Amino acid sequence: MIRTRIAPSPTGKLHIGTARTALFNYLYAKNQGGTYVLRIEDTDKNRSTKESEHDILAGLEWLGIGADEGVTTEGELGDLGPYRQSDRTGTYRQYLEVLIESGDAYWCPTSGEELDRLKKEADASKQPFIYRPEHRDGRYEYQEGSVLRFKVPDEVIWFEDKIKGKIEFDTSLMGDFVIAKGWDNPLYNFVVVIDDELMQITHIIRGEDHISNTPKQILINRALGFKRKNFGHMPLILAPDKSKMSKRHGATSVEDYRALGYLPEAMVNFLALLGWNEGNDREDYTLEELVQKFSLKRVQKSGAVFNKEKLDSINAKYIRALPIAEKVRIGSEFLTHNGFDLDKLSQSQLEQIISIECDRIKTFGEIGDDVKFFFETPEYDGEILVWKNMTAEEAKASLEWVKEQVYNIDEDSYTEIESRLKEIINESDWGMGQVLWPLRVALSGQERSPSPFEIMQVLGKDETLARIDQAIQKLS
RNA sequence: GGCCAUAUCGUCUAGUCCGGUCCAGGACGCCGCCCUCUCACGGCGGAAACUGGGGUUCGAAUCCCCAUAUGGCUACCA
Repeated sequence: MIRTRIAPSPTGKLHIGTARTALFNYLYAKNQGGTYVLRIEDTDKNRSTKESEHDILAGLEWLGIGADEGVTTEGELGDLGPYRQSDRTGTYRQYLEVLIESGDAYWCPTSGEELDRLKKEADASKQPFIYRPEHRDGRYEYQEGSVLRFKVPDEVIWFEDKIKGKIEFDTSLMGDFVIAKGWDNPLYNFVVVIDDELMQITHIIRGEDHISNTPKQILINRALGFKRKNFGHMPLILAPDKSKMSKRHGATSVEDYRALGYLPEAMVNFLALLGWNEGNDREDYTLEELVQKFSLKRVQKSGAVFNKEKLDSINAKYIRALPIAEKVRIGSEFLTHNGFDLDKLSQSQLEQIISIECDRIKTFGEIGDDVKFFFETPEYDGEILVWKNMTAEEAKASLEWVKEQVYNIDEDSYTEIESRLKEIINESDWGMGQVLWPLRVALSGQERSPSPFEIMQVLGKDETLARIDQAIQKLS
């Protein structure tokens, strides 16, 4: 039975990179018929917050990759908990004792200041700093301020990474690292090993920034007599300048993208393609399809730049493919958020506006000023009513003519306004552009907008006529 | 500095394991054309890459070596 895990630290919002790591863990577990566990790594009490934890869980669930087991917004699931490290402090101590007993770990009283001094000394003489004190034989008992160090043996340690292939480390280049600050404050590299064992994790899929932690964890894992784990290290997501993604590069959290009007399905599709592909040209996948096709073998070995244009394009496709009810639901949310009073509209008007807009936007957040004219009479400069090399008089004449035509179309056939009006224009001496440009501007107040027919449909006959009148005034 | 990893269009990538079908394919972006009252959509077309140098071979994007570049790690954070 395959078991994977995502183990975020609640020290900030759900980062886009964490979301992708979670996704790959989810996909691998599901593809193998396994279980996907979520553990909260909050051993760093100073930086961990409940708000962050909630944001992370909610973000993951929004993406559709909430945990099978472990911490969820609904509480904890599963029998191998607790799944928050802050609730597990009791279980760690006994393993600390095991390591001290076996001589694999020892108390080190060396002060932080002393360590800093040694480090600077090594730096100055351009020597790598490898701390292995005389007292690594375990001559000291615990005392206030002591840290527990792991006694690193000299050997070449290697593992077969599921993504990167064989990776070797010479542990003689490694110092005796700290696994706990006193009895009650075990550190990351230690607790992770305990938790992964106790939660029966079989595959550890994480960012490649953890590669150098792996030999430490393998050492501890072995000293404790635990089962060997499988590792897979994913390439990082990079900013456009190829550096690590950070706040200064703009939106970096899933929450940011949700607020901007991206769809979870689009995010998942995009994130999956950032570092993985099936081996062909296919690019559109639902979560379920990704589960079917996913394989660690096809995960890329090098970092991937986060390409916002590509995300936008994928998101636009997903928006257009949404059923109308969904478009209305999400569109309404953003419209309201952007300050529009939806009570002014009938359900049918709302549906029309949103479905018109959904063909034109890349993110829901874009529904804003562009739709203002649907809600209120537009303000605009009369000059833009005049098309190409028409004169103002011609534009005015055109508007007067079209006003009459619209007036004569009765309410019952108003829904066929497009075909009716085109027919009438064709039979007249007017050209399409000569009629439709001034008309469209009269209705929208904009040089760029949806077609006049769509707008007329939404506005209704009376408002259409009123706006044409207003335009005629501007040209008088 | 040390250790580890990576290297195909601007970006995401196919092709690399099992060398010839690759004067390198797709997507995003960009440019042009078509559709068209405008914008957007859609359709068609275009420019655009094997990091460099050696080697192996009849033949290398693919195998080997070196160089270079880039990224990660180098905590009493995770």
